[in-house]
Amino acid sequence: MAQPRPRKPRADAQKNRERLIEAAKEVLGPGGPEASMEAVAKRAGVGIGTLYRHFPNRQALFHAVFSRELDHLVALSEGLEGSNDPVEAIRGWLHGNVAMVETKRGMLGALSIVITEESMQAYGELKGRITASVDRLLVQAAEAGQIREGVTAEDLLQTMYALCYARAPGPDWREHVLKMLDIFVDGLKA
Amino acid sequence: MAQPRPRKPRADAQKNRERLIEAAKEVLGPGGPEASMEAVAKRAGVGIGTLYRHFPNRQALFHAVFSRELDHLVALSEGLEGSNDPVEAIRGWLHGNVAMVETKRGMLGALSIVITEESMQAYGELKGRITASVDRLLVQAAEAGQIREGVTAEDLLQTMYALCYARAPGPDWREHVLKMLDIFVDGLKA
DNA sequence: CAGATATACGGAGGGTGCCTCCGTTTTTCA
DNA sequence: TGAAAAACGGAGGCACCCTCCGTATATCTG
Repeated sequence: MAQPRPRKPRADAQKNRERLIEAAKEVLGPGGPEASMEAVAKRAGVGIGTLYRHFPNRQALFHAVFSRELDHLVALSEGLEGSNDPVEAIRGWLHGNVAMVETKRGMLGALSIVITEESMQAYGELKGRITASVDRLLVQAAEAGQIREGVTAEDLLQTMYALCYARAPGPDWREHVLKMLDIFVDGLKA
Repeated sequence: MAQPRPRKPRADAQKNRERLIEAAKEVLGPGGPEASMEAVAKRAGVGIGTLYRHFPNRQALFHAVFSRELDHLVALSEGLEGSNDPVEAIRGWLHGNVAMVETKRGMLGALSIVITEESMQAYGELKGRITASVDRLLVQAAEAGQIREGVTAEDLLQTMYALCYARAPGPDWREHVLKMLDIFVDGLKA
């Protein structure tokens, strides 16, 4: 029971952790999720061992990076709640999401892992955060009788990331993804 | 100009090529596209060098395997041409496609490569084969005024594989994919 | 401030996978 | 039957993932 009063966490460790997340963003952004862990470590100016102490595997690193990006998406979704055109709110959120993905292409892989992998435990908390708000958007639209019942936030997220993921990056990437997404949203309508 | 009359291709080579494709199907099926080339070679009972002489890289092997599967899909599509409910024909083709993907989950990766990668040259011929027939389905539906204009076979393929790819395999995989696909098809309607 | 100790660092190295290269073996043909 | 062409197999180079542990550094205590 006697806690020997733990030490203050070391400053260098914290700084390195920060640097690693920053480096991961930069390397995973343009590159893609197949970028090597070594590249991230080098960019952060630390050894590979340090990377793996902070993040025991690739996914843990993605998790940390993604967790930060998520706040923007949650904010966007919350800002759209209570809109008087709920279907357009959903469309708006999806579009905003695509825009964000576009600037962080490398995140894409991380995102699709969030949704796809069986590691739902690890990502459960992240998913919960984003799902809660989007679900409210869906409920609003459904209660207004504007979209069909039985579509979940998870459905929406999965489909969106799937569409982002399907197309290779290119000049018309955004345009194309939005087009497919709009068709999907139209299909959602009651 | 004097062709020295080329030799007959060696029998063992041809047999090994066949074995490799068969092995690839078996290994890539249950496993997934991340299965190792070594595993394929071992299963085929040949050395890794032999594999790479026949198929210079992973993609070439996928190409060969996929090429065979494709015939079924083309046949399915052609069978649906001229249906008097063109939208349902499209939906039917998509459903049939999903059913096939389900039994060859490992192919999935290969399929998504076909659609996604920049290697459109390498896959151009394959894509052309499948695209031609599906495009006719789309044109029929569009001319009947039942679906919106400007949707291509490639759009459809991309979306379908994206949706298949988005969801991790599991008991409700098929059900879920079909649900999303149906929403999409509904959105397609004029 | 100096030692003691917990904490963190770095990178060598074990394991695996992709693919290449080339000495050896097999098949075809004359 | 014996070249010569064609194909085989797997060692090995390279890159990546991640682990392990000797070394270095920050924090705490007297």
